[in-house]
Amino acid sequence: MEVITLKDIAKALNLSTSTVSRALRDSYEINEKTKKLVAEYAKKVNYRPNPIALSLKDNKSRAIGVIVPEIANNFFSQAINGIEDEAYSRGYHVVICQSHESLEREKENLRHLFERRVDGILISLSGKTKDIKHILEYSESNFAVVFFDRVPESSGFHKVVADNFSGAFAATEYLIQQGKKRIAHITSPLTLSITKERLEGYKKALEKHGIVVDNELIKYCGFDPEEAKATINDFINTQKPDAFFTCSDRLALHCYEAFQSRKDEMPADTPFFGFTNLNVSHLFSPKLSTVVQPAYEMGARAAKILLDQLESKRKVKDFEKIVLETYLKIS
Amino acid sequence: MEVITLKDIAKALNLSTSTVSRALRDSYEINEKTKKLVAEYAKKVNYRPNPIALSLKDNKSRAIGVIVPEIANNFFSQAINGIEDEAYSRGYHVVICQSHESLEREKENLRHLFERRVDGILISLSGKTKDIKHILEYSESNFAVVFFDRVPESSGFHKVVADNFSGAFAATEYLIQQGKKRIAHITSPLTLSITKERLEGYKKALEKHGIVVDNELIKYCGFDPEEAKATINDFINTQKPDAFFTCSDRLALHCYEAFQSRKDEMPADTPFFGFTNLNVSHLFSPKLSTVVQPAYEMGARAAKILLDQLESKRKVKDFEKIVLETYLKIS
DNA sequence: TTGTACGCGTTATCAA
DNA sequence: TTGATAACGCGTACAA
Repeated sequence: MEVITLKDIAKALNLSTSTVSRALRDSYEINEKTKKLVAEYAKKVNYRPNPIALSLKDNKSRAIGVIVPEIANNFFSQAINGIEDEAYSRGYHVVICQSHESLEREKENLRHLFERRVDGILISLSGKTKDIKHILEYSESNFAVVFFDRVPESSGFHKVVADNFSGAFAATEYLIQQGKKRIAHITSPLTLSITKERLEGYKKALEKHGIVVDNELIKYCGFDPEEAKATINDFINTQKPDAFFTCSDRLALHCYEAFQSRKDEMPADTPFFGFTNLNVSHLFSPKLSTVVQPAYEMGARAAKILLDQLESKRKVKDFEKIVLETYLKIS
Repeated sequence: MEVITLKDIAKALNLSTSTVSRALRDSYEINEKTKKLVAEYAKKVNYRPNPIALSLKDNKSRAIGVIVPEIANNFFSQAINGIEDEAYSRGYHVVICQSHESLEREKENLRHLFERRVDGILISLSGKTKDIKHILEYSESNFAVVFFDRVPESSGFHKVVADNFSGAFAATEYLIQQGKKRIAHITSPLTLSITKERLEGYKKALEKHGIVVDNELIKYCGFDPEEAKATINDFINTQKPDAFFTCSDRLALHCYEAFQSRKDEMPADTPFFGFTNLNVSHLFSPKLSTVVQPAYEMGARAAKILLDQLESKRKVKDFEKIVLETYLKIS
């Protein structure tokens, strides 16, 4: 596979590179015959412009960066599918980085992508990220940033999220309708947007049905498996809830495992709910029901917003917040 | 976050860009005092060379491409983790593409990555790929390619694979030791290297234990859920095997679901084995045991080989084939 | 020890 | 209608 440049074509056809360049871009100032000649020859030798040269010239890379906590996770890999479909169909590359829930890694990723001159980034914040100073540094100098899933509170950004409130509300209400009254709520660190919204949904559902919120039934938990296990064990030992609602994708499995290993100490029909895109939850025993997020669509929408912004002439002034519906998957 | 170029530094310090360039690269021909001056100023303004300019100059991008059938799959996402860790630690970017088991998409991905001037690629072939003509086009013109997992038969390439033979052998032998004699073998298309190797392991285990291979118990199956379902149903309706061994990661779940939905028609202890890196298999009911591949290590090793090759002066003549051990995860 | 000039591949500007 | 030249940012051969 030979690499052909404009110069090669020019030499072969006895033209100047600028003529060839213009002919290929169908410029009005070029003779039709010349255009045809150039087009045919270019096709024959399979000419493709060197994207790196274009990047240098335009100071654009036609690549976007994605920063997520983890790839090996259904929610994020589905979201990435959405991002890639949108990006590739519009001629953009996607460079994926993982923060592994670490603020340091998130900073490194940002710097890395910025230096590589990606045109903009899509990011879902790490569990350790408490503010977005490190992101503002970049976004302020005209570097496009779109948040999805785990977004900051600050305004002044495009955001794409699931309707976490409604999802948590629906799951909680479902459990209440099953006759449950002491529903444990295990959730991610309060720094995350999703944590607050889901907790709110849980509380509002209880209130609607006249159940007093018991703060002993709400526990925040990091992403460490041991911590998840300890949390569940503690619940089973002391509060003895009649249902579990794990409000974090990353947490759900560890909690579920701890729950499963002690299921004999609980009534057989104790329901367990997660907030996860795990696509095999219906194969579990005991059953695992989940709130499912439209991960693919979230990714695709976020990418679309970013690319629209990159390709629009004027600087965006009004920022969108897209909220997509979740649905319950009852097992 | 300002973008600083050599020229900016040169102007600020009243030097030429070449002096600045050499000072930063610690050239012997530059005065120590100048070096220090430049280094300090560069650090202060946070100078970083523009990788795109370097790419254009060196005709290298310090990026590698990865083509896999699907990201949203534990095996591949774990392999990608290995690839990324190796690549990032050596200052390379990773661009990920999915073939979605389509030859056409695989070709597009190749062209895309090649045009983007990635320095080389890591690829696990799609299920539809029957030969590697489309890859030879590139590899012949000095474009580095390393295969992993699903590799071609052709010699002349670096390859990193799991010991598929031994994995399948061990799983089959385990089932035999459980007293099973009619073990169904459901596997991927014969075009894939992994298919043949795993089938061979299965057969050899049967032979070792004096069980005649019954070809009626071996079925090839595409990656379509319906096809998987039909295959399992057919087995249950006619051959009534006393154990199932699904030899494909992509297939295992669909087969398992079909199996589960008809488990009441089978003896309660009918074992089901997969060849998958699904990390929640132990939570399933009925039980799902698996042959697990060292996915992370496969990715990391493949990336290491590719990068070593890219950074080595001489052209590689003897190609390595790395074979990594699998292990059984009995549930 | 430092500076000037060039080239990587492309496009835009200016000249012919 | 076409061509020559400069510029994007960098490193290096050559000149001073």
